[in-house]
Amino acid sequence: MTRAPQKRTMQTRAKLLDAAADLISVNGYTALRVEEVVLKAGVAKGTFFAHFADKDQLMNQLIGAEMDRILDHIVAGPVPKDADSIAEALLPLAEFMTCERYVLDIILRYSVVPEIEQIEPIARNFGRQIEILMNWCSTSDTSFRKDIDAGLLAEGVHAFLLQAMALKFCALHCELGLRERLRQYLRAWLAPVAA
Amino acid sequence: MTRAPQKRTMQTRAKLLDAAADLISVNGYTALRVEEVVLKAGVAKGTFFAHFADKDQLMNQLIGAEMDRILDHIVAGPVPKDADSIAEALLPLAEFMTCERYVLDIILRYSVVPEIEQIEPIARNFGRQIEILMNWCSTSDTSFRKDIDAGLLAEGVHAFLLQAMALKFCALHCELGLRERLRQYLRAWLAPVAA
DNA sequence: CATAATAAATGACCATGGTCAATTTAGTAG
DNA sequence: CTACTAAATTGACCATGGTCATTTATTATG
Repeated sequence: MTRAPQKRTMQTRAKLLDAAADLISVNGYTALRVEEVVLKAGVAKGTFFAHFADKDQLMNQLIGAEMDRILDHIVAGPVPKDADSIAEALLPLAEFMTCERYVLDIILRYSVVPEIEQIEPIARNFGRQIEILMNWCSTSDTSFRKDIDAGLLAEGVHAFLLQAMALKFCALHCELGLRERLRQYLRAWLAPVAA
Repeated sequence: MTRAPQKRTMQTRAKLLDAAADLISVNGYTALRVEEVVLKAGVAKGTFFAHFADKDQLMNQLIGAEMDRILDHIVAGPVPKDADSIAEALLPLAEFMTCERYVLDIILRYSVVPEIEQIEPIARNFGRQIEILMNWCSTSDTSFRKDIDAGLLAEGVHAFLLQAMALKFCALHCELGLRERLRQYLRAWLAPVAA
């Protein structure tokens, strides 16, 4: 017979998340150590792994939550009507996702869902991103290409977003900044002049 | 005064690379342990790290070398003239890069060059990929769009290649296989019907 | 050839993520 | 209230990547 989870569980989990968030706000994501987290939270190491499968899952929660906050802010704003506006709207999200190389690595690793059952925060956020992009791409008063459907259009925007972010860490071809590169990509993808 | 490297150096390095390649051919990349490699190569653990900054650098060498072999084979073939042919030509490379989740993670992490000085194998291979794609995109007898230059066209193909590969590990939206997805992307990118 | 100088190799040791049998705590039934 | 059961917690221990002072091999020089 299974029993309902105790409220102690959520408290401990919250203590761990809070401790981790505090430490990250000081030293960043890359420098976080599980040891520090449990010390600050006042629990044993084993407890950490009773709440999170591994360190990456904690990161998944924290990074995913931050991405959700940023995305909430983005959808609260006006719907962008052209390529440059979409680039501009996505910029805060892109900036966060590339705030540390380690953060982008985690995001890339957990943006896909290996198992149908449980969708983790980052993967869920990616799903939201695609949906929002689809909405933007399918509003009628845009001048976007009509030869492909909104789903494909959205996937393309996303592919270029990732490409632009990856190149932010590249010492080669770094003449362009993230914003300008993303604009260039999205113009070419969303409103081609055609052959 | 600096002295020329001894030939012993290259021998030891070769022993390590051979041992690693052997082990990988049996158990795959993910399962490789540094301990196993030095045991099989008959050297001490410290020696490994005198030759490779870390385990990832060994992977960078081995995976990069394999990618180079595949790319050599691709360029030895005929130049693809349309989107579907490009997708088809890239497929062997994409298959290898996604042979294990771990392999794709390593490739994504080391495909960008953080420091100008030393370009590692995977990053160099990515550079080659872009150049080859540029050549394909700028051959005159294709029906590709002419509104953007070959460099941007190549970067886009690459962005879509990465997107298609990432989705290979995704349990969601997995109706399409890698080949079909890549075709769809490249058709839309290289030959848009325009608004 | 002897000796000094530098390169290469060694392995005990460390850092950090992760495991699990044993223990404590909270909820439940009588 | 007591005994019982499942959930939650603990911390010693393990796995694996990585470090570095010390030792050994190689090469240059008088």
